Amino acid sequence: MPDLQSPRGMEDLLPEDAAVWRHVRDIAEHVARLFDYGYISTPVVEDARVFLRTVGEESDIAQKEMYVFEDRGGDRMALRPEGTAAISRAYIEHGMGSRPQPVRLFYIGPFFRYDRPQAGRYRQLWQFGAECIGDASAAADAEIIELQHTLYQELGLPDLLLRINSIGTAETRARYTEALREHFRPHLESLSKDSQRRFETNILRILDSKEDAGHPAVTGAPSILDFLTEEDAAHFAAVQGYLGALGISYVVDPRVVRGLDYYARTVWEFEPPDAAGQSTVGAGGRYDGLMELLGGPATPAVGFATGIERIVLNLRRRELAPEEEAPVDVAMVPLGEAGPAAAMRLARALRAAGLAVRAGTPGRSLRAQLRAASNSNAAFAVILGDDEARDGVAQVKPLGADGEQLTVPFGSVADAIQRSW
RNA sequence: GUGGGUGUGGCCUAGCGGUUAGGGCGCCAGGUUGUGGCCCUGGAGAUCGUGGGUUCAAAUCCCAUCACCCACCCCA
Repeated sequence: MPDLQSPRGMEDLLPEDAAVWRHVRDIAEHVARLFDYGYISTPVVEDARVFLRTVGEESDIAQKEMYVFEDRGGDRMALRPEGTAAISRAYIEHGMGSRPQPVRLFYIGPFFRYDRPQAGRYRQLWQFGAECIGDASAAADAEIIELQHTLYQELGLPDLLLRINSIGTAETRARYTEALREHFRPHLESLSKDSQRRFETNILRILDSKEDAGHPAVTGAPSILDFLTEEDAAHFAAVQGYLGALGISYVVDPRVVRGLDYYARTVWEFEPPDAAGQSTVGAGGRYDGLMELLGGPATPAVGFATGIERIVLNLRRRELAPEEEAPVDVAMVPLGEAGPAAAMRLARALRAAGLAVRAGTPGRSLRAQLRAASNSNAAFAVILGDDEARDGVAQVKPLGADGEQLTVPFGSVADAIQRSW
Protein backbone atom coordinates (compact mmCIF):
# COMPACT_ATOMS: atom_id res chain seq x y z
CA MET A 1 0.00 0.00 0.00
CA PRO A 2 1.31 3.44 -0.88
CA ASP A 3 1.37 5.84 2.03
CA LEU A 4 -1.02 8.15 0.25
CA GLN A 5 -4.32 6.72 -0.84
CA SER A 6 -7.87 7.86 -1.35
CA PRO A 7 -9.77 8.65 1.85
CA ARG A 8 -11.50 5.73 3.50
CA GLY A 9 -14.80 4.95 1.88
CA MET A 10 -14.12 7.25 -1.07
CA GLU A 11 -13.22 5.58 -4.31
CA ASP A 12 -11.54 6.62 -7.51
CA LEU A 13 -13.62 6.11 -10.60
CA LEU A 14 -11.28 4.72 -13.25
CA PRO A 15 -11.74 4.84 -17.03
CA GLU A 16 -12.76 1.18 -17.06
CA ASP A 17 -15.67 2.05 -14.74
CA ALA A 18 -16.78 4.97 -16.85
CA ALA A 19 -19.01 3.07 -19.26
CA VAL A 20 -21.42 1.76 -16.65
CA TRP A 21 -21.55 5.09 -14.83
CA ARG A 22 -22.23 6.97 -18.03
CA HIS A 23 -24.91 4.41 -18.82
CA VAL A 24 -26.66 4.90 -15.48
CA ARG A 25 -26.41 8.68 -15.58
CA ASP A 26 -27.65 8.88 -19.16
CA ILE A 27 -30.68 6.76 -18.37
CA ALA A 28 -31.41 8.67 -15.16
CA GLU A 29 -31.31 12.01 -16.94
CA HIS A 30 -33.37 10.64 -19.78
CA VAL A 31 -36.08 9.38 -17.45
CA ALA A 32 -36.13 12.67 -15.55
CA ARG A 33 -36.62 14.42 -18.87
CA LEU A 34 -39.50 12.09 -19.79
CA PHE A 35 -41.30 13.23 -16.64
CA ASP A 36 -40.41 16.92 -17.18
CA TYR A 37 -38.15 17.20 -14.14
CA GLY A 38 -35.63 20.02 -14.33
CA TYR A 39 -32.00 19.60 -13.36
CA ILE A 40 -30.87 21.36 -10.21
CA SER A 41 -27.38 21.42 -8.78
CA THR A 42 -26.71 22.70 -5.28
CA PRO A 43 -23.34 23.13 -3.58
CA VAL A 44 -21.61 20.13 -2.08
CA VAL A 45 -21.04 22.23 1.03
CA GLU A 46 -23.88 23.89 2.93
CA ASP A 47 -24.41 25.76 6.15
CA ALA A 48 -24.56 22.87 8.60
CA ARG A 49 -27.90 24.11 9.90
CA VAL A 50 -29.58 23.13 6.62
CA PHE A 51 -29.14 19.53 7.66
CA LEU A 52 -29.08 19.81 11.44
CA ARG A 53 -32.51 21.42 11.46
CA THR A 54 -34.04 18.99 9.05
CA VAL A 55 -32.62 15.55 9.69
CA GLY A 56 -33.23 15.93 13.40
CA GLU A 57 -30.54 16.85 15.89
CA GLU A 58 -30.87 13.42 17.46
CA SER A 59 -30.57 11.43 14.26
CA ASP A 60 -27.49 9.35 13.59
CA ILE A 61 -26.76 11.51 10.57
CA ALA A 62 -26.47 14.59 12.72
CA GLN A 63 -24.80 12.86 15.62
CA LYS A 64 -22.06 10.92 13.93
CA GLU A 65 -22.41 10.65 10.17
CA MET A 66 -22.00 14.22 9.03
CA TYR A 67 -18.78 15.85 7.92
CA VAL A 68 -18.92 19.15 9.79
CA PHE A 69 -16.15 21.71 9.84
CA GLU A 70 -15.52 25.35 10.46
CA ASP A 71 -14.39 27.32 7.43
CA ARG A 72 -11.78 30.06 7.57
CA GLY A 73 -14.44 32.61 8.34
CA GLY A 74 -15.63 30.65 11.35
CA ASP A 75 -18.88 29.45 9.79
CA ARG A 76 -20.07 25.93 10.56
CA MET A 77 -20.27 24.08 7.27
CA ALA A 78 -21.22 20.54 6.35
CA LEU A 79 -20.59 18.27 3.40
CA ARG A 80 -24.12 17.45 2.29
CA PRO A 81 -25.29 14.05 3.58
CA GLU A 82 -28.45 14.04 1.48
CA GLY A 83 -30.18 16.04 -1.20
CA THR A 84 -33.68 16.88 -0.09
CA ALA A 85 -32.86 19.45 2.56
CA ALA A 86 -30.47 21.33 0.28
CA ILE A 87 -32.98 21.41 -2.54
CA SER A 88 -35.64 22.62 -0.17
CA ARG A 89 -33.27 25.37 0.91
CA ALA A 90 -32.82 26.35 -2.72
CA TYR A 91 -36.57 26.23 -3.31
CA ILE A 92 -37.12 28.71 -0.50
CA GLU A 93 -34.11 30.88 -1.32
CA HIS A 94 -35.13 31.34 -4.95
CA GLY A 95 -38.80 31.87 -4.21
CA MET A 96 -39.83 28.84 -6.20
CA GLY A 97 -43.10 28.88 -4.31
CA SER A 98 -44.08 31.62 -6.77
CA ARG A 99 -43.56 29.39 -9.76
CA PRO A 100 -46.34 27.22 -11.11
CA GLN A 101 -46.77 24.34 -8.65
CA PRO A 102 -45.67 21.67 -8.34
CA VAL A 103 -42.00 22.36 -9.06
CA ARG A 104 -40.35 19.23 -10.41
CA LEU A 105 -36.61 18.90 -9.86
CA PHE A 106 -33.96 16.22 -10.18
CA TYR A 107 -30.34 16.05 -9.12
CA ILE A 108 -27.35 13.81 -9.39
CA GLY A 109 -24.11 14.16 -7.52
CA PRO A 110 -21.92 13.13 -4.61
CA PHE A 111 -23.00 13.03 -0.98
CA PHE A 112 -21.00 12.39 2.15
CA ARG A 113 -21.59 10.33 5.26
CA TYR A 114 -18.97 9.61 7.85
CA ASP A 115 -19.92 5.95 8.09
CA ARG A 116 -17.95 2.78 8.41
CA PRO A 117 -17.72 1.55 4.81
CA GLN A 118 -18.90 -1.86 3.69
CA ALA A 119 -20.30 -3.49 0.58
CA GLY A 120 -22.51 -0.95 -1.15
CA ARG A 121 -21.84 1.75 1.41
CA TYR A 122 -19.40 4.59 1.00
CA ARG A 123 -18.41 7.81 2.67
CA GLN A 124 -18.71 9.53 -0.67
CA LEU A 125 -21.71 8.19 -2.51
CA TRP A 126 -23.52 9.33 -5.61
CA GLN A 127 -27.25 9.73 -5.62
CA PHE A 128 -29.79 10.46 -8.26
CA GLY A 129 -32.99 11.89 -6.89
CA ALA A 130 -36.19 13.64 -7.88
CA GLU A 131 -38.43 15.95 -5.91
CA CYS A 132 -42.00 17.01 -6.65
CA ILE A 133 -42.58 20.10 -4.55
CA GLY A 134 -45.87 21.87 -3.95
CA ASP A 135 -48.36 19.08 -4.47
CA ALA A 136 -50.01 17.31 -1.53
CA SER A 137 -51.97 14.87 -3.62
CA ALA A 138 -51.51 11.13 -3.73
CA ALA A 139 -51.01 11.51 -7.47
CA ALA A 140 -47.69 13.22 -6.77
CA ASP A 141 -46.58 10.28 -4.63
CA ALA A 142 -47.55 7.94 -7.44
CA GLU A 143 -45.75 10.09 -10.01
CA ILE A 144 -42.50 9.96 -8.06
CA ILE A 145 -42.79 6.22 -7.52
CA GLU A 146 -43.57 5.76 -11.19
CA LEU A 147 -40.51 7.81 -12.16
CA GLN A 148 -38.30 5.72 -9.90
CA HIS A 149 -39.92 2.52 -11.14
CA THR A 150 -39.36 3.58 -14.75
CA LEU A 151 -35.71 4.27 -14.01
CA TYR A 152 -35.18 0.72 -12.77
CA GLN A 153 -37.12 -0.71 -15.70
CA GLU A 154 -34.95 1.20 -18.15
CA LEU A 155 -31.82 0.07 -16.38
CA GLY A 156 -32.83 -3.57 -16.63
CA LEU A 157 -33.66 -4.02 -12.96
CA PRO A 158 -37.37 -4.78 -13.26
CA ASP A 159 -37.57 -7.14 -10.31
CA LEU A 160 -36.66 -4.75 -7.53
CA LEU A 161 -39.22 -5.19 -4.80
CA LEU A 162 -41.21 -2.11 -3.87
CA ARG A 163 -42.18 -1.99 -0.22
CA ILE A 164 -44.44 0.87 0.80
CA ASN A 165 -45.89 2.13 4.03
CA SER A 166 -47.58 5.13 5.50
CA ILE A 167 -46.13 6.63 8.64
CA GLY A 168 -48.91 9.19 8.90
CA THR A 169 -48.31 12.64 10.24
CA ALA A 170 -46.30 13.76 13.23
CA GLU A 171 -49.31 13.37 15.53
CA THR A 172 -49.95 9.87 14.24
CA ARG A 173 -46.40 8.88 14.89
CA ALA A 174 -46.49 10.39 18.38
CA ARG A 175 -49.48 8.24 19.28
CA TYR A 176 -47.95 5.21 17.62
CA THR A 177 -44.54 5.46 19.24
CA GLU A 178 -46.29 5.83 22.58
CA ALA A 179 -48.18 2.61 21.88
CA LEU A 180 -44.96 0.90 20.82
CA ARG A 181 -43.26 1.99 24.00
CA GLU A 182 -46.02 0.41 26.04
CA HIS A 183 -45.89 -2.69 23.89
CA PHE A 184 -42.13 -3.22 24.14
CA ARG A 185 -41.57 -2.10 27.72
CA PRO A 186 -42.47 -5.48 29.26
CA HIS A 187 -40.18 -7.28 26.76
CA LEU A 188 -37.16 -5.02 27.07
CA GLU A 189 -35.13 -7.60 28.97
CA SER A 190 -35.39 -10.18 26.22
CA LEU A 191 -34.61 -7.79 23.37
CA SER A 192 -31.13 -7.29 21.97
CA LYS A 193 -28.87 -4.56 23.25
CA ASP A 194 -29.30 -2.59 20.07
CA SER A 195 -33.04 -2.73 20.38
CA GLN A 196 -32.85 -1.64 23.99
CA ARG A 197 -30.93 1.36 22.80
CA ARG A 198 -33.43 1.97 20.03
CA PHE A 199 -36.20 1.87 22.61
CA GLU A 200 -34.81 5.18 23.79
CA THR A 201 -33.53 6.70 20.56
CA ASN A 202 -35.67 5.54 17.65
CA ILE A 203 -38.20 2.98 18.69
CA LEU A 204 -39.51 2.48 15.15
CA ARG A 205 -36.18 0.91 14.27
CA ILE A 206 -36.83 -2.03 16.57
CA LEU A 207 -39.35 -3.16 14.00
CA ASP A 208 -36.76 -3.85 11.32
CA SER A 209 -34.01 -5.07 13.61
CA LYS A 210 -32.09 -7.93 12.08
CA GLU A 211 -31.23 -9.49 15.39
CA ASP A 212 -34.75 -9.45 16.77
CA ALA A 213 -36.55 -10.18 13.53
CA GLY A 214 -38.08 -13.34 14.92
CA HIS A 215 -38.81 -12.04 18.40
CA PRO A 216 -42.50 -12.48 19.27
CA ALA A 217 -42.67 -8.96 20.63
CA VAL A 218 -41.48 -7.68 17.23
CA THR A 219 -43.65 -9.88 15.08
CA GLY A 220 -46.63 -9.15 17.32
CA ALA A 221 -46.06 -5.41 17.53
CA PRO A 222 -48.92 -3.08 16.67
CA SER A 223 -48.96 -1.74 13.10
CA ILE A 224 -48.73 1.96 12.40
CA LEU A 225 -51.39 1.49 9.77
CA ASP A 226 -53.93 1.02 12.54
CA PHE A 227 -53.06 4.44 13.91
CA LEU A 228 -53.53 6.46 10.73
CA THR A 229 -56.06 9.26 10.73
CA GLU A 230 -58.89 9.05 8.24
CA GLU A 231 -57.13 11.52 5.94
CA ASP A 232 -53.84 9.64 6.14
CA ALA A 233 -55.56 6.35 5.41
CA ALA A 234 -57.44 7.85 2.46
CA HIS A 235 -54.21 9.28 1.08
CA PHE A 236 -52.46 5.92 1.40
CA ALA A 237 -55.38 4.12 -0.24
CA ALA A 238 -55.29 6.61 -3.11
CA VAL A 239 -51.56 6.02 -3.63
CA GLN A 240 -52.18 2.29 -3.78
CA GLY A 241 -55.03 2.87 -6.19
CA TYR A 242 -52.73 4.72 -8.57
CA LEU A 243 -50.04 2.08 -8.28
CA GLY A 244 -52.66 -0.54 -9.13
CA ALA A 245 -53.76 1.46 -12.15
CA LEU A 246 -50.14 1.65 -13.28
CA GLY A 247 -49.64 -2.04 -12.79
CA ILE A 248 -46.73 -1.47 -10.41
CA SER A 249 -46.45 -4.37 -8.03
CA TYR A 250 -45.68 -3.62 -4.41
CA VAL A 251 -46.11 -4.94 -0.92
CA VAL A 252 -47.41 -2.95 2.01
CA ASP A 253 -44.87 -3.35 4.75
CA PRO A 254 -45.63 -1.54 8.00
CA ARG A 255 -42.01 -2.00 9.07
CA VAL A 256 -40.69 0.38 6.43
CA VAL A 257 -39.65 3.44 8.38
CA ARG A 258 -37.46 6.40 7.65
CA GLY A 259 -34.33 7.48 9.39
CA LEU A 260 -35.12 11.15 8.95
CA ASP A 261 -37.70 12.97 11.01
CA TYR A 262 -39.28 15.12 8.34
CA TYR A 263 -41.04 12.34 6.48
CA ALA A 264 -44.81 12.05 6.59
CA ARG A 265 -47.38 9.72 5.13
CA THR A 266 -46.07 7.67 2.22
CA VAL A 267 -42.62 6.09 2.49
CA TRP A 268 -41.10 3.35 0.38
CA GLU A 269 -37.99 1.42 -0.55
CA PHE A 270 -36.86 -0.56 -3.56
CA GLU A 271 -34.84 -3.65 -2.72
CA PRO A 272 -33.37 -6.47 -4.77
CA PRO A 273 -35.22 -9.77 -4.25
CA ASP A 274 -32.03 -11.39 -2.99
CA ALA A 275 -31.77 -8.68 -0.37
CA ALA A 276 -28.92 -8.80 2.08
CA GLY A 277 -26.82 -6.30 3.97
CA GLN A 278 -26.81 -2.79 2.59
CA SER A 279 -29.32 -3.68 -0.03
CA THR A 280 -31.79 -0.82 -0.44
CA VAL A 281 -31.21 0.55 -3.92
CA GLY A 282 -33.43 3.55 -3.57
CA ALA A 283 -35.95 4.99 -1.16
CA GLY A 284 -38.38 7.84 -1.03
CA GLY A 285 -41.13 9.48 0.85
CA ARG A 286 -43.33 12.46 1.44
CA TYR A 287 -41.89 15.28 3.50
CA ASP A 288 -44.64 17.81 4.02
CA GLY A 289 -43.03 19.31 7.12
CA LEU A 290 -39.56 20.00 5.81
CA MET A 291 -39.97 23.46 4.30
CA GLU A 292 -41.22 24.90 7.58
CA LEU A 293 -38.24 23.48 9.44
CA LEU A 294 -36.08 25.55 7.10
CA GLY A 295 -38.08 28.69 7.71
CA GLY A 296 -40.09 28.55 4.53
CA PRO A 297 -43.82 28.46 3.94
CA ALA A 298 -45.62 25.18 4.59
CA THR A 299 -45.15 23.29 1.34
CA PRO A 300 -46.04 19.67 0.69
CA ALA A 301 -43.47 17.66 -1.23
CA VAL A 302 -42.48 14.14 -2.13
CA GLY A 303 -39.28 12.68 -3.55
CA PHE A 304 -36.87 9.81 -3.76
CA ALA A 305 -33.16 9.18 -3.93
CA THR A 306 -31.31 6.22 -5.34
CA GLY A 307 -27.70 5.21 -4.83
CA ILE A 308 -25.68 5.06 -8.04
CA GLU A 309 -23.08 2.70 -6.53
CA ARG A 310 -25.86 0.35 -5.46
CA ILE A 311 -27.40 0.45 -8.92
CA VAL A 312 -24.00 -0.33 -10.45
CA LEU A 313 -23.54 -3.14 -7.92
CA ASN A 314 -26.83 -4.70 -8.97
CA LEU A 315 -26.13 -4.24 -12.68
CA ARG A 316 -22.78 -5.97 -12.28
CA ARG A 317 -24.26 -8.82 -10.28
CA ARG A 318 -26.61 -9.47 -13.18
CA GLU A 319 -23.94 -8.84 -15.79
CA LEU A 320 -25.97 -5.96 -17.19
CA ALA A 321 -23.21 -3.41 -16.85
CA PRO A 322 -21.69 -2.18 -20.11
CA GLU A 323 -17.97 -2.83 -19.90
CA GLU A 324 -16.57 -0.48 -22.50
CA GLU A 325 -17.15 2.92 -23.90
CA ALA A 326 -17.47 3.35 -27.64
CA PRO A 327 -14.06 2.69 -29.22
CA VAL A 328 -12.12 5.46 -30.86
CA ASP A 329 -12.49 5.89 -34.63
CA VAL A 330 -8.92 6.56 -35.62
CA ALA A 331 -5.45 5.96 -34.18
CA MET A 332 -2.75 8.15 -35.70
CA VAL A 333 0.58 6.50 -36.49
CA PRO A 334 3.25 9.16 -37.11
CA LEU A 335 6.67 8.07 -38.35
CA GLY A 336 9.97 9.68 -39.22
CA GLU A 337 10.88 13.36 -39.12
CA ALA A 338 7.99 15.05 -40.85
CA GLY A 339 5.29 12.58 -39.79
CA PRO A 340 4.47 13.83 -36.28
CA ALA A 341 3.63 17.43 -37.19
CA ALA A 342 1.71 16.40 -40.30
CA ALA A 343 -0.19 13.80 -38.25
CA MET A 344 -1.18 16.39 -35.67
CA ARG A 345 -2.58 18.63 -38.38
CA LEU A 346 -4.43 15.78 -40.03
CA ALA A 347 -5.82 14.66 -36.65
CA ARG A 348 -7.20 18.15 -36.12
CA ALA A 349 -8.97 18.00 -39.46
CA LEU A 350 -10.42 14.57 -38.70
CA ARG A 351 -11.70 15.72 -35.31
CA ALA A 352 -13.24 18.76 -36.94
CA ALA A 353 -15.09 16.31 -39.16
CA GLY A 354 -16.47 14.62 -36.04
CA LEU A 355 -14.16 11.64 -35.80
CA ALA A 356 -12.63 10.57 -32.50
CA VAL A 357 -8.89 10.47 -33.04
CA ARG A 358 -6.20 9.15 -30.74
CA ALA A 359 -2.82 10.80 -31.15
CA GLY A 360 0.13 8.57 -31.96
CA THR A 361 3.44 8.28 -30.18
CA PRO A 362 6.24 9.69 -32.32
CA GLY A 363 9.49 7.81 -31.95
CA ARG A 364 7.94 4.42 -31.50
CA SER A 365 8.27 1.85 -34.22
CA LEU A 366 5.52 1.28 -36.73
CA ARG A 367 5.03 -2.16 -35.29
CA ALA A 368 4.65 -0.87 -31.76
CA GLN A 369 2.23 1.83 -32.82
CA LEU A 370 0.08 -0.57 -34.79
CA ARG A 371 0.00 -2.92 -31.82
CA ALA A 372 -1.18 -0.08 -29.65
CA ALA A 373 -3.71 0.99 -32.26
CA SER A 374 -5.03 -2.53 -32.42
CA ASN A 375 -5.29 -2.78 -28.65
CA SER A 376 -7.18 0.49 -28.54
CA ASN A 377 -9.89 -1.05 -30.71
CA ALA A 378 -9.63 1.83 -33.12
CA ALA A 379 -11.48 1.20 -36.35
CA PHE A 380 -8.68 2.70 -38.47
CA ALA A 381 -5.02 3.42 -38.25
CA VAL A 382 -3.82 6.44 -40.20
CA ILE A 383 -0.13 6.06 -40.98
CA LEU A 384 1.82 9.15 -41.84
CA GLY A 385 5.61 9.18 -42.34
CA ASP A 386 8.11 11.21 -44.31
CA ASP A 387 7.00 9.90 -47.71
CA GLU A 388 3.34 10.62 -46.99
CA ALA A 389 4.09 14.05 -45.58
CA ARG A 390 6.03 14.88 -48.74
CA ASP A 391 3.22 13.69 -51.01
CA GLY A 392 0.35 15.11 -48.93
CA VAL A 393 -1.24 11.71 -48.37
CA ALA A 394 -1.80 9.22 -45.56
CA GLN A 395 -2.17 5.47 -45.39
CA VAL A 396 -5.64 4.59 -44.14
CA LYS A 397 -5.61 1.09 -42.72
CA PRO A 398 -8.78 -0.62 -41.49
CA LEU A 399 -8.01 -2.56 -38.32
CA GLY A 400 -10.85 -5.02 -38.59
CA ALA A 401 -10.60 -8.55 -39.93
CA ASP A 402 -10.45 -7.55 -43.58
CA GLY A 403 -10.24 -4.34 -45.55
CA GLU A 404 -7.57 -2.91 -47.74
CA GLN A 405 -5.07 -0.22 -46.84
CA LEU A 406 -5.52 2.85 -49.02
CA THR A 407 -3.35 5.82 -49.86
CA VAL A 408 -5.54 8.89 -49.45
CA PRO A 409 -4.82 12.62 -49.90
CA PHE A 410 -5.08 14.59 -46.63
CA GLY A 411 -8.26 16.35 -47.68
CA SER A 412 -10.06 13.10 -48.35
CA VAL A 413 -9.11 11.06 -45.28
CA ALA A 414 -12.17 11.95 -43.20
CA ASP A 415 -14.41 11.27 -46.13
CA ALA A 416 -12.73 7.97 -46.91
CA ILE A 417 -13.14 6.79 -43.32
CA GLN A 418 -16.73 7.90 -43.00
CA ARG A 419 -17.64 6.33 -46.34
CA SER A 420 -16.15 2.94 -45.53
CA TRP A 421 -18.57 2.44 -42.65
C1' G B 1 -18.60 2.92 17.72
C1' U B 2 -18.59 -3.06 17.85
C1' G B 3 -17.14 -7.98 15.80
C1' G B 4 -14.70 -11.18 12.06
C1' G B 5 -11.34 -11.84 7.78
C1' U B 6 -7.21 -10.40 4.66
C1' G B 7 -2.39 -7.76 3.48
C1' U B 8 3.74 -10.80 -1.66
C1' G B 9 5.65 -6.02 -8.50
C1' G B 10 0.07 -2.02 -11.73
C1' C B 11 -3.57 -6.59 -11.34
C1' C B 12 -4.19 -12.02 -9.99
C1' U B 13 -1.23 -15.13 -7.27
C1' A B 14 2.91 -19.48 -5.70
C1' G B 15 5.98 -19.88 -1.59
C1' C B 16 4.20 -20.80 5.01
C1' G B 17 11.53 -21.00 9.01
C1' G B 18 17.34 -21.39 5.04
C1' U B 19 14.72 -19.93 -2.69
C1' U B 20 19.17 -14.92 -6.55
C1' A B 21 11.02 -14.39 -3.52
C1' G B 22 8.52 -18.10 -8.68
C1' G B 23 4.45 -17.77 -12.22
C1' G B 24 0.26 -15.59 -15.10
C1' C B 25 -1.93 -10.99 -16.96
C1' G B 26 -0.53 -6.14 -18.19
C1' C B 27 3.56 -2.73 -19.69
C1' C B 28 8.21 -1.70 -22.81
C1' A B 29 11.52 -3.54 -26.63
C1' G B 30 13.00 -7.00 -30.41
C1' G B 31 11.82 -11.09 -33.84
C1' U B 32 10.23 -7.37 -40.52
C1' U B 33 15.68 -0.52 -42.97
C1' G B 34 7.54 1.26 -42.67
C1' U B 35 2.51 -2.79 -41.31
C1' G B 36 -1.41 -4.75 -35.91
C1' G B 37 -4.15 -9.06 -33.87
C1' C B 38 -1.56 -15.20 -32.90
C1' C B 39 3.23 -16.86 -31.61
C1' C B 40 8.47 -16.49 -29.84
C1' U B 41 12.59 -13.89 -27.17
C1' G B 42 14.29 -10.28 -23.88
C1' G B 43 13.56 -6.21 -20.33
C1' A B 44 11.69 -2.98 -16.56
C1' G B 45 8.89 -3.44 -12.23
C1' A B 46 8.66 -6.19 -4.96
C1' U B 47 11.43 -1.73 1.34
C1' C B 48 6.95 -9.63 0.95
C1' G B 49 1.57 -3.19 4.62
C1' U B 50 4.54 -0.94 8.89
C1' G B 51 7.17 -1.37 13.64
C1' G B 52 9.02 -4.51 17.27
C1' G B 53 10.14 -9.49 19.07
C1' U B 54 11.71 -14.98 18.79
C1' U B 55 15.73 -17.49 16.00
C1' C B 56 22.30 -18.82 13.73
C1' A B 57 18.45 -17.65 9.93
C1' A B 58 11.68 -14.60 9.17
C1' A B 59 7.55 -13.26 3.34
C1' U B 60 7.02 -17.65 6.52
C1' C B 61 6.41 -17.93 13.97
C1' C B 62 4.68 -14.15 18.02
C1' C B 63 2.99 -9.12 19.49
C1' A B 64 1.48 -4.36 18.20
C1' U B 65 -0.06 -1.02 14.62
C1' C B 66 -2.04 0.65 9.99
C1' A B 67 -4.86 -0.26 5.69
C1' C B 68 -8.49 -2.81 3.06
C1' C B 69 -12.70 -6.19 2.93
C1' C B 70 -17.16 -8.30 5.28
C1' A B 71 -20.97 -7.92 8.98
C1' C B 72 -23.60 -5.05 13.02
C1' C B 73 -25.36 0.01 14.09
C1' C B 74 -27.35 3.41 10.60
C1' C B 75 -28.45 4.36 5.75
C1' A B 76 -28.94 5.12 -0.76
